[in-house]
Amino acid sequence: MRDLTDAPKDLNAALLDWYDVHARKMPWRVSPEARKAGERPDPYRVWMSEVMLQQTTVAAVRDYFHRFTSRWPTVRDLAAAEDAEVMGEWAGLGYYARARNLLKCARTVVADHDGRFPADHAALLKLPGIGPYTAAAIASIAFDLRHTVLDGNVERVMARLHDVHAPLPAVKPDLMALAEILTPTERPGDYAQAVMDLGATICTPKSPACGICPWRAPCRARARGTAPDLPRKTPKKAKPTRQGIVFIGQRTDGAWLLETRPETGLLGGMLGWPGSEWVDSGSALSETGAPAEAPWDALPAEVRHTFTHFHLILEVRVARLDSAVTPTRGTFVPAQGFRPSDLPTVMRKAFDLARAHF
DNA sequence: AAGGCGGGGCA
DNA sequence: TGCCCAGCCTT
Repeated sequence: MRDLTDAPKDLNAALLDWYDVHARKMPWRVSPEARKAGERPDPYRVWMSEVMLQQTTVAAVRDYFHRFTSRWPTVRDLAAAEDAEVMGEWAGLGYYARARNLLKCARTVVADHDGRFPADHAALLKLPGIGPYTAAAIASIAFDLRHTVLDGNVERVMARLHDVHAPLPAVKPDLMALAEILTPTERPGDYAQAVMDLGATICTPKSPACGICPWRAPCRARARGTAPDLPRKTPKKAKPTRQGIVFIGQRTDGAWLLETRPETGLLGGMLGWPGSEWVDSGSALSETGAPAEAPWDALPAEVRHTFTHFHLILEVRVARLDSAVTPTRGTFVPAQGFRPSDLPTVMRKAFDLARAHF
């Protein structure tokens, strides 16, 4: 019985042929002509894009990538940035530990690696915010080393190609083994991007375009009609709902009363409005958390927002603060120094609700 | 091994 | 409204 894994050369040749024609144009890639001339992409830009792309779509990343690389063109520029500048520029992209680790990583590369990303998978893996996927992506894409990327796209492609029905995440090591078999010695960087492009544009989660897939002939899920149902996943549990109160105060001189959240935990290191604890719906709403003595006015509407693992309903209270007031928490940010875009999305929603009041 | 950690797009 | 999805880190 001839197995798929006996013919990896035919498979990745077909994929690379497809990629040479259909590669997605992305800001962190070099043009096909430059690539044929032997030019490699800038490891700094590859790293930046891959960190932004963790759990995030290309469409959401594009503008952020342009802003970051324009403002900080090299890893040395980024390493020299202030924490608050980087966190503010990341605001709205989510998973804020990535931004904290981005800065840590840049500073480590400058301090320990002379400002150059190491062309070595194990060394990359030691850097903050770089896990198995990102290390393999940088090693292959930036340095053309033979490493296998296994992201959600590749998991899906492998599960379908081999018609694997066992559910994720338990089956992940098996999918990794299958992906490794197919990884070529020639052009491993292009191959890595090709598999991921295939997953993003052809082998999509719903209604895959099997008819135009370069792997339609060998694909076992296509033959059995199971492709749209793969990969299977173990069910996730329901999100609880929590509730809380935020206080949006503006001093008579226009300054806003804000606070920087603790480094760790939800929205860690981000700017936000002071407020109560967030408690499970059903338990009593805590009335604590007001950052200053003032006649707080409750807004008639509330903010609804969903995080990774819970829903949140936020009451918003607003007040004009006397210039003599001394806040018990937070600091005043002058009006001209405050950009709503520096806020994470839930805090920006609260501000959007409140700004009509001022 | 399991859980914390955003946000946008879609039906 | 609820469901989907492009990892890493901590415990």
